[in-house]
Amino acid sequence: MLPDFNRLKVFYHVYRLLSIAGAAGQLHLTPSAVSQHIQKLEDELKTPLFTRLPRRLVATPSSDRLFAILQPFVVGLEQGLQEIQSARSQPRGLLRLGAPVAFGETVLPRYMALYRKQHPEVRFHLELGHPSVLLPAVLQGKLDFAFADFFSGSDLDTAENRGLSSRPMVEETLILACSASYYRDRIGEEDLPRVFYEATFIAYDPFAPALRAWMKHHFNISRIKPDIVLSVESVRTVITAIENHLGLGIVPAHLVTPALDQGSIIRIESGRRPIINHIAVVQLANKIPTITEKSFIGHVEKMWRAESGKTP
Amino acid sequence: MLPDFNRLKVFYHVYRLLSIAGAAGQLHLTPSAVSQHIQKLEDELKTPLFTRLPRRLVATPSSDRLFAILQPFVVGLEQGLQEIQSARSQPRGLLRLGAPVAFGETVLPRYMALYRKQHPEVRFHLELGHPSVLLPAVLQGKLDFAFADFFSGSDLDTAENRGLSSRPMVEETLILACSASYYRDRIGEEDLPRVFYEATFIAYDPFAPALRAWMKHHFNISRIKPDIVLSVESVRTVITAIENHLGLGIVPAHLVTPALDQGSIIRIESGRRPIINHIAVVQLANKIPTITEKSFIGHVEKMWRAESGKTP
DNA sequence: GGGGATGGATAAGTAAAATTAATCTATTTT
DNA sequence: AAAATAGATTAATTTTACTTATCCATCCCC
Repeated sequence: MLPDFNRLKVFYHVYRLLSIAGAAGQLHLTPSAVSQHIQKLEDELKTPLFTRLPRRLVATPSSDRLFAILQPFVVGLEQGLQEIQSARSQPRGLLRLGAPVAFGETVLPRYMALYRKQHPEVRFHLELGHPSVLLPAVLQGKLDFAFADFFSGSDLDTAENRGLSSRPMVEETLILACSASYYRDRIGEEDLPRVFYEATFIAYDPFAPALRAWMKHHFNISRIKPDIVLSVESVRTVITAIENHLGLGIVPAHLVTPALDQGSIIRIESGRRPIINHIAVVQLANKIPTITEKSFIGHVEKMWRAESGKTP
Repeated sequence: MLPDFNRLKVFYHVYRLLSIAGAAGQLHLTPSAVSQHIQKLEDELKTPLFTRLPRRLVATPSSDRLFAILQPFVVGLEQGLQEIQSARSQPRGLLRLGAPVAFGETVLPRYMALYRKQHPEVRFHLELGHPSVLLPAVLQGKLDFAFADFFSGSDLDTAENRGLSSRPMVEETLILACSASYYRDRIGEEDLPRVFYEATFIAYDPFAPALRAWMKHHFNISRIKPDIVLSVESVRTVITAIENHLGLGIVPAHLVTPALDQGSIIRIESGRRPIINHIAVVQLANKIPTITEKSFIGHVEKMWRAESGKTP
């Protein structure tokens, strides 16, 4: 069993000064209290720590051994506490965060690089994946927070995810798109809702909930059975598939902006407002965010607004 | 200023278990007390350490950092305390001792080697020198104890050496000796006290207190002015000088036993009992000796008795 | 040397712990 | 759904630890 730690603290000061009165001063205690502490520590360890000479203490071998253990700890502790303190006023340290694969692979590294120019003492650990794996990680304290989209049916209000809170952060416009050549060959001037019954699709899930939601929103079609020629849980793969003329797919607009601009990818539109995928920041509900977290989340928000301003 | 160490101890247990109640059990405290400790620690460090979820705690980054400091310390402390404990029941660790040069150069290393066969966990630091340097070292706790001879006028009861206690340990017979060839040329069958007025001497001090004491004891001569051809504070040098026929010198018998046996060095004798040099163990008067000290001192005593039994 | 000063230990009063008991919330059980 | 359980916290009393005061020894200085 571990001894009383405060007695070790008292011992540390007494050993350094070889003086009860001196240690008492440093500890803001009375010599009496310090004397009692040392006596009880000697009792507990059943070994004398100091030989009492007139007006002087001499350390014993046990004492030397004990101090050798305490010395590096105290040094490390003072340092560590200072770092913890400084992390309250300025961002620093390791930030552990999670993000959807596409978001984490593309925009986040760029934001991180920019952020580190202002705060070089911040390091990142980024975990890519689904909310279904990221949220439990947040819940267990393995991640400080996670970006997550709740589009594809993930829900915060399940039993397992109790205790989490989310805040909308960035909004990505979801568009239905295909390659220019696919558009020319299969869509063209055809009647818009009709063509979907003949077209091929790339989806994220065999049941294609995102695609169905898009159809319902834009054309109020709910009972369509889209011809899904590829389903894959990867935005990048869907984009590549679109580029290779496999068919129509739902993608975040900001990931294909250049291709849209140069016309190699075509966006299918209806008159209605586009579907927005909200990416939210998820963290523990009761958690007091650190300055590092607040600062980086703010940075991401600002960056995103600046960039989506350029590509509306 | 360092924080309350007991709160750190409490934190250590809470972090490991992520449970107030669990930590309370390990610490033999109530959950209430543990909860109060953590709250006050968070207050003192001005940083939250745990995020409270229903029936569960989640560590914060500050918490991780703090634990990373505590973890190696606690491991080292448990180990160290066990070693300190085991040093109470069996000899172990570093023994720092002092000894007169001759004694430390010749017999002590042999005794140490033998001792370590029984107690391989004991290591030694040996400081050679005069009581005038060894005793202050003992007084300052730099040596656990010292062997010292009080023959040459060193005294325990001076102001500086207050606080020390000595215990007679080994006795060495001091003899007056010269080389066989010197004996043949300069002593021979001459009248014993008379010859000293003509002879040459090797001494440890220009005033030769040892030599004078020997004369007084054996022949009751007190006002002789011996012809000192070499004075040197080194027993080995005196022996070498004797071997090289420089004259007569006082040496411990046990250091020249082989030479005496084979007749290359001759011992001058009177009818009286030989002068005995008491080598004493000096340590702090109030000090409780460790088992290692007691054990090694006992070993030296035993060895010495065994060896001096062979050479009476 | 004697009187003051210094440093540590001890004995009896006060402040700060820990405990007990009660409260609150969420979860599991029936 | 109500009851029971588990875990953390809050409010009260008890126990522990700290302080003040006193004592004892040594050291220092005139």
